[in-house]
Amino acid sequence: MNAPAAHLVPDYLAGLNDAQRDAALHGADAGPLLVIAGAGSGKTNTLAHRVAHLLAEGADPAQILLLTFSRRAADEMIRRVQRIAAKVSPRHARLAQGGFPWAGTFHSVGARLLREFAGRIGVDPGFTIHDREDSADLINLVRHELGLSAKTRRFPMKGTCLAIYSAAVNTCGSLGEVLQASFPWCSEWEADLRALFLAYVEAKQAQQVLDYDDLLLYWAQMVADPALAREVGSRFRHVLVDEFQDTNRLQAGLLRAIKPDGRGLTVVGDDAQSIYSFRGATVRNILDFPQQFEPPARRVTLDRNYRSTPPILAAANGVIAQARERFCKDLWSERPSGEKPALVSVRDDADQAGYVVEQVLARREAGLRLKAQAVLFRASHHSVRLEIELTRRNIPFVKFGGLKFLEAAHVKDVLAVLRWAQNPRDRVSGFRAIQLLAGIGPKTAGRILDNLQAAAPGCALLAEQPVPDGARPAWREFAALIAGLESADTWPAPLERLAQWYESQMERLFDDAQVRQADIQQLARIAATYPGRERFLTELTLDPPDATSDEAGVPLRDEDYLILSTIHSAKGREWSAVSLLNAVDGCLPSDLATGSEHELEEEMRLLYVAMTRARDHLDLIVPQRFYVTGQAGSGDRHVYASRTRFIPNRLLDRFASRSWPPVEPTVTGTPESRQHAIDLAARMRAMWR
DNA sequence: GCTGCTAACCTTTTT
DNA sequence: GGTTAGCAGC
Repeated sequence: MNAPAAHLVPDYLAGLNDAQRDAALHGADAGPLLVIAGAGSGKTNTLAHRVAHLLAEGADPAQILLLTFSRRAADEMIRRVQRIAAKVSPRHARLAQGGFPWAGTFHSVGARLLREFAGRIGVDPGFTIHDREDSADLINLVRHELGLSAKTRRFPMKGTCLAIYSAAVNTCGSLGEVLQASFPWCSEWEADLRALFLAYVEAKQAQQVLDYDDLLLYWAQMVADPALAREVGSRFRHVLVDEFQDTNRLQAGLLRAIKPDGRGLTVVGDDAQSIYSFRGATVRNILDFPQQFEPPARRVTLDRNYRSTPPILAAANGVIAQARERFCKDLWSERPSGEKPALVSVRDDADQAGYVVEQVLARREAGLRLKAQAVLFRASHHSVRLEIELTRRNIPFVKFGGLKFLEAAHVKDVLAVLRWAQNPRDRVSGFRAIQLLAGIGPKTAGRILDNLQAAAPGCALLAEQPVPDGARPAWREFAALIAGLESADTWPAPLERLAQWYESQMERLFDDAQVRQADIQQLARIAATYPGRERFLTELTLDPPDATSDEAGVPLRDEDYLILSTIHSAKGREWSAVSLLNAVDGCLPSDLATGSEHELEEEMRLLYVAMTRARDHLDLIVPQRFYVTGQAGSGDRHVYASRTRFIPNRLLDRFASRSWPPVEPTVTGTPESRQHAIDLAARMRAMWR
């Protein structure tokens, strides 16, 4: 490592190690830079120092394009830049304080760019953004119109159709390739799907609607024009991308389009943590990055881990060493040694929940706050048993990942009305909104939308629309509400009026109106934090609040609570103690992802990501059997499980093995003892896996 | 034409 | 256990 002479290193970079400093100091106008940053190696900190250094060298925050995985990550980055900039000079502190207008996810930055360039690329600047469910609904509408739902053989469902479409867009692949690689059981429908997708695209365009993929696709298409590419490229002198291992071909392509020679381009990532290939992300982006440019990109590797104890790292390194292709880097740490990670054998789901609760409480007794502990799992539903147990014992928790606040039917209803008021051509929203009224169903709603489309723009005629007599008074009230929403009013007053109206409908729509009402009020509170309706709708779709507000209520901000999270949502975070649920084959790897070598490798990286979240304590829990619901024919049943195949016997000495509860002698002849016999059989098999 | 009922089917991870 | 399609009744 050629460390720069000490007297040349600015004070504000003094806290970095050599490799980190190397990355931070890489010339502002030099060629492309790839930073391979292992888990816990100070990646965010290094990137933040680099941004602060660019400011010190005279960069303007408005010229810095900072693409991170979530808006939360962007905010965190900016906070750190501001702190570092404060050490540079008061002037730089002020500069950073002004904020970074172009920091965010690919999707949110794309939305902003497209609104700005809309006029020049034939897009209406007032476009609406559809989330995944809205997109699926629109595809369903089109699917019906094309008569694809009434075939003798069953046509793929709306969600599958959208997934296929999205995979084709994000991988830049042909429909045939995508079908063959990921949806072989849908291959017979290729021609129909092609027709469906064309009609879907036309419908989106007619309705001034963009889906998630469009935000990237239009951006990519826009910069495929050389003049526009130069214009966008020159506006961003510096482009920095975090979590580059999780970008897809479309994203890599648009980066190349705006920075063809790679000058000013910095990407940071860890190939060992690539876990989003189901969304089209490809490890190839990061593995092949250096050779994309001439001369090739400079590569800096951060392999010193500041997070985990050596035994945890040794175990994680052992797991990831089984991967086939990667930039080789074994993480190392100088932290004092600690306990080995544990493989905890428990009987079933209920014992798993019991064990976790006991451990969490014991650690809290020992002085570790709940917030410093996390429970991770592969799939959102793996934690239901634990959630029940936590609720029963009155332990507050917040869950990340899985069903989002925005996916709840009642929240979608309110947003549909609001979006329809903003963009009357948005048919999915209108269709949903209109049918909220009693006595109005799909036929009436469809007719009303047709009428409105044929008439002059605006909803002046809304109240006059033909509805069944019984629904007329309610319809008048609704029309007045919509008219009120359109008038320029001070935000968030319109949403409050809408919430009030909706609450009067809820008793009829839901059995559990009480619970849902709290969500609507929550939505109103969230709305109040945005400056206006358009920003609210856009940013809510692109960066939804992560925790679901369940019946227990969201714990207060300053209260202590336990973190429950999917492994995917745990990306980039760390806790002192981590417990991983269901470290068994069938859950990790998920039995839905064992089809190909490629999928299995990703599941292995998921285990690696989960393990490297832990600083001091790590428990992998292995239930001997777990419950499976509703498999065709057999109904609910339990399945005997064995330890995840990613921890083979030769890695066992890197773990401490124990059972819980401590083994007690059992009376022979009870059903209990028969289970023990089968448990043993499962363990015998596991020895040879 | 709307609503409620039954039968069948699917079930991961996220912007 | 949740959602969707199709059918009968109002």
